[in-house]
Amino acid sequence: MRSHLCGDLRSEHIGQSVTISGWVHRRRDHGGVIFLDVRDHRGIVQVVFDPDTEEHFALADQLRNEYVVSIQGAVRARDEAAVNPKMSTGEIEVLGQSLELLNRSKTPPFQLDEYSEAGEDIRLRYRFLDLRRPEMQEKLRLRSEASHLIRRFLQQEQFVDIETPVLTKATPEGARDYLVPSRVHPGSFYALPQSPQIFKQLLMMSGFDRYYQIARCFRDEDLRADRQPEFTQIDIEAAFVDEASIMSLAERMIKTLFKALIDVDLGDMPVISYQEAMSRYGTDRPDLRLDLPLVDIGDLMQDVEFKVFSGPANDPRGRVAALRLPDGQRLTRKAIDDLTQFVGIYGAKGLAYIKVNALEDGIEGLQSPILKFLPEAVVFATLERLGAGNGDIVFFGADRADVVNASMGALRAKLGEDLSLYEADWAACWVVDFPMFEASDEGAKGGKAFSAVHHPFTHPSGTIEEMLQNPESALSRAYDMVINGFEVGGGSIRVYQPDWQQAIFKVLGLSEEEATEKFGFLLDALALGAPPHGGIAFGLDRLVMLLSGAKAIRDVIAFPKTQTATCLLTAAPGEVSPAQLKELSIRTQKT
RNA sequence: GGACCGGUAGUUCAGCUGGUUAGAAUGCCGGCCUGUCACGCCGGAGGUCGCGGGUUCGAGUCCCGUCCGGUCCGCCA
Repeated sequence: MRSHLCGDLRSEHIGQSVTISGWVHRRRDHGGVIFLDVRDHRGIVQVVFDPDTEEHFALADQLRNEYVVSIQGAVRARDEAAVNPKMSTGEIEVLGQSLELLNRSKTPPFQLDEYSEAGEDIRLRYRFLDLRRPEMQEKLRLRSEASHLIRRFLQQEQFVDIETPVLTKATPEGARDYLVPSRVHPGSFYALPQSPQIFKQLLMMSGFDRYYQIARCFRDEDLRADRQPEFTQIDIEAAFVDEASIMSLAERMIKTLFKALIDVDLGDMPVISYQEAMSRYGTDRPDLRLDLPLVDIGDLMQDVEFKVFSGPANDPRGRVAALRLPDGQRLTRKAIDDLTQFVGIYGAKGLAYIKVNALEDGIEGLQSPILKFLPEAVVFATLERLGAGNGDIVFFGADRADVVNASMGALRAKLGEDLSLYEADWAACWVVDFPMFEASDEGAKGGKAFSAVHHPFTHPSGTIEEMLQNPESALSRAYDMVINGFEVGGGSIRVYQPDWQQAIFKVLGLSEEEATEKFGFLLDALALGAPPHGGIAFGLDRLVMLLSGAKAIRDVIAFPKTQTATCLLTAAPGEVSPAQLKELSIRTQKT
């Protein structure tokens, strides 16, 4: 059916008779001569039909975009003036000698050329057409390359690819599960895995020593541009390891990937503590392409009369932080208003600022709605700490620490993006020393309730006694890899002793009975010779999104869901027949 | 659960403080054209203005509700 691929034809083929197959990308009919751009997955080549081939010329005249054709012809050089330097095949063309129409096409619902921009909904509705576009082909091919490289890398490192179940048991904590009703056990449900977490730990206990899997995971939570309800995880676990071994392996793997696929050298990844990340960047996934650190000024504000600042400054749960934007004078009043509204999304009640016009003029050289509330000495001490100079603007956040972190962290990221303040194209780092627990909003039985920040199988630092006495200050042996502000991977050293695991369940408020009921098999396994182990998981979709420069994770998934978790192509989820429901012992509630 | 942006021709969009027959580009259809490459020229067809209700003499435009797409907050161990 074909001897060559369209996009592969070059000058070296001149004089050869070739047969190509593909789609009519575009037709240019000049009356006496017809040009066809024929596209296959390798690229586009120009085919010329002239009236010498009467029958085939007539057929070429009837072709339309996206018709599927097979063409036999002779490769020939183009005249110098007719060479198209924009095409990889632009030095040659195929003189069409016979043309076979393999299939017609209705007029496509949107144009497939690189110039038209169809809306996202129609692209998803006709995803199979959207995926014909070279741009989309490139992204999915890059994804395939990434998977392949990862597999090769891990196989070389003696990791064993093992599949874990997709029909599994619901987990009590964490994200909402997707449930699958059991036909043979009326009223019982499988859950789709949020991650293969427990299975990969069990495989360590089985002595596989090094496991990996490129695993589909499911979470029934609301979507984002970088979050889909089903996603793919590069899941890795190894026995007899510590943090350093896993982190170094993961770092080598990711660096290999970036070097091989987009020729980027990620360099050594700095290791930042959670504390430092929150303090300097207001987030546990800092974008280190930017400087713009948050600077604590609570100590300077403790005694000022301005309650907006002195309140949080004297509250152990509060925070007063400032951010200096160099050359921030260029921000208009409107821009600052917009930023104020922006930080409001994160709960900030306002956005105070000081414009530094002329430091040499003292207080007169400053411009700010809050100057009248602050002693001059405090103002200048603040500006000095921030290193503020003429032309800068300083933004302030004062509130509960979590509000300041969220709003000022987001402000920092937004200023960086909007004003293109990046100092590098790529910045990767590790974040470590996460808290083991966080207080839940409501205590279950009156007392304080905790949930695991990472997951309940993460090994805490320190001793069991220290953890039980003071769960709030317990740290975990977890680590996240962050690239350009995206959490691309995270993992930890796991608990491998039953007493540790039971102690953690205790902090989480699980009774022994509950723990046995839900995780008895894990506790059994821990008690039957579990080796020390740990691992990490990377979001493949996010990695490919970064590697390909895509703005949304949808662009690197062949058939993604919309924000309401529907598939516009298949119209999933859909209703099922009463017979099916009855078989599954499911009644629907009519409201 | 919440905030915001969008929904007008096949597609991408314009449509002002409500006012004649709702426009543009592109695509589509027909005609012309032997060197184009997002070919060109001439002509033509193409609209439940997302849906429902309301205000008004009159609604694409204003109001209420609702659905869909997107961005975000919450959520995502």
